[in-house]
Amino acid sequence: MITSVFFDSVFQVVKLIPHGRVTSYGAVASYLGTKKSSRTVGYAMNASHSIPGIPAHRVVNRNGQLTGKMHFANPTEMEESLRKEGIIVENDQIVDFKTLFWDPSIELAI
DNA sequence: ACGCTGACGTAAC
DNA sequence: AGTTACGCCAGCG
Repeated sequence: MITSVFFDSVFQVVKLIPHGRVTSYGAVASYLGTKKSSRTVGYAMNASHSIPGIPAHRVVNRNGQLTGKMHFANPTEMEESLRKEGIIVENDQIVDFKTLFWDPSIELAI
């Protein structure tokens, strides 16, 4: 149930994240034009539980830390999903995060 | 109805 | 250079 365009926009971008890539809340927020609302982006992910097809595990904070893994059904699910896509996660942190980082404002470049 | 909190990030001190 | 405070939007107490 989408109640606001902001949430919808976030979901749209997250769904566009390529397989084996990750992005950050701030990147999505910046792409939407409101970089200060990065917090709300994370909150939108919380609402993504109701919407299938939202790879919330591919969205981490700007440090590449899996800060939101505890919000999944199982805390290990996020890490497992990332590893299955070829992303190495160590100590709740993505290895080579800057290399795997997928910036919508650059990749989509619109 | 009012206020606090929360998967973050940036600015200011 | 490290720490503290604030902004953002929506959900919940």
